[in-house]
Amino acid sequence: MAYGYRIGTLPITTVQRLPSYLRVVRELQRNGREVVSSARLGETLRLEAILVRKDFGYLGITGRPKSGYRISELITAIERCLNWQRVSEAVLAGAGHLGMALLGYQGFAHHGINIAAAFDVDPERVGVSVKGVEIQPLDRLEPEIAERGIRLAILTTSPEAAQAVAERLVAAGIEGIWNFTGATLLLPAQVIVQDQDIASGLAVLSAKLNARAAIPASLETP
Amino acid sequence: MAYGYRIGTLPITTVQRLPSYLRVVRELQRNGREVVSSARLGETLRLEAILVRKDFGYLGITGRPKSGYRISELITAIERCLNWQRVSEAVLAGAGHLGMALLGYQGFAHHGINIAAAFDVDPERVGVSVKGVEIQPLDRLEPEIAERGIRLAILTTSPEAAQAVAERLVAAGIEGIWNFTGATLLLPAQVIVQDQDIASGLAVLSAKLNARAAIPASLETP
DNA sequence: GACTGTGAATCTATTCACAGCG
DNA sequence: CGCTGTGAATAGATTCACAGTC
Repeated sequence: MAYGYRIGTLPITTVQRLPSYLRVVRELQRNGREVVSSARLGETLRLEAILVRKDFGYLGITGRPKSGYRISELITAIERCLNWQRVSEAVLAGAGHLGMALLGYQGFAHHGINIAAAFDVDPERVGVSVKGVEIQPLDRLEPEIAERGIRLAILTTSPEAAQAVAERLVAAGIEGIWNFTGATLLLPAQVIVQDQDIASGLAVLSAKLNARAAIPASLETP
Repeated sequence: MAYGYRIGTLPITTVQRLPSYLRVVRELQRNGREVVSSARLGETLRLEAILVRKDFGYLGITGRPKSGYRISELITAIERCLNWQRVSEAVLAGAGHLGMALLGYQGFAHHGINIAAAFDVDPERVGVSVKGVEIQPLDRLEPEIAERGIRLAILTTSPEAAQAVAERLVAAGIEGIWNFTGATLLLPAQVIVQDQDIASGLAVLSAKLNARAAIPASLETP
């Protein structure tokens, strides 16, 4: 139940790899390539070729023996699966350091989203513009979401404020929350919450460094 | 081989959950609690209680029937596993939006690291100070790492610059790289690279929203 | 010959069932 | 009882072996 089921027919792990595939094949397309083999993709992304083929199989993409997979077909299928063909609008709640960084990030258009409005409680931040988006007071959250019909929110408040702001987002009609706060949100089941916890990545790195320091090099991977 | 093995005896998934456990039990400790049950922890973190017990079992922590796990023991064991008891120093390479956000983040001390020096190629950024850390030109990277004996680097350059900067970090003595660039780094096997790819989180969220929109609500989870 | 694609095998993670203990 | 902890069962992801196709 708590376990990460599938998304439609796709394993979650496959979906997680889609952006990497997309980045590489877009790059190949810019360089004029039209086909690519699973072996080549695996080499650039440090993945087993068979894993790449399985992933594409789940997507329903079929390649051709001898040549490989058609790049344009890959791009279309991945973008459709992620709904990244058209850019959808999102709101950003919490314009601290991280919120500002995400606002300033150029690449979201390639990832299917555009931050249409941003909000913060701090009066000092309200009125500041980043990339043409002006930070608004939190009272404007509900009307902006309603008027623009926005479904997706990026939550970058403090962990303390996260739950209360998330509830307002949901009440205003938001269906999906990309949660950077580290807080565990308690929301109705139909709201999709994706936790983006950078601490877990750091934990893995720390534990690996720690484990390696503790083991003499001669005993590694026996 | 490409599969995410274990770190020492711990499953990677267990290590990924450690920061969440740590955050909650520290909070409980501040509130004066001394013991906590797996059921209670699972409820606050939305995890099955049995999963919490399994994780603590891997850590070698043993609880007591009726009362639960001793909070001070949990904190000690988790911090030791991650080597977060003492704060280690790190360098940050690339002071764009994201780099600046990480520099400004208050909470790293609770995660065992302190950004001791930061670097960027852009002369406009050099000289700027954030939280007492002055951004230095890239030439200073090697001497700073050597003088301070730093082992850990946070890589927040552009994807294009990532490989070249990573090679310089490794040549200067860095043993672990926390890679935020999205680029796939090709480095000697003994260097530990942890990819922090936010696009994969967004992909999962996008695919879930997309899948739900495609399926009539009445057919969900049959 | 150079690739894809499928069904079985392996390996990992999670969950279940229930014994054990205060 | 109320909670931990273990060994077995299930579910999931990756890899293997090899047949199939251009």
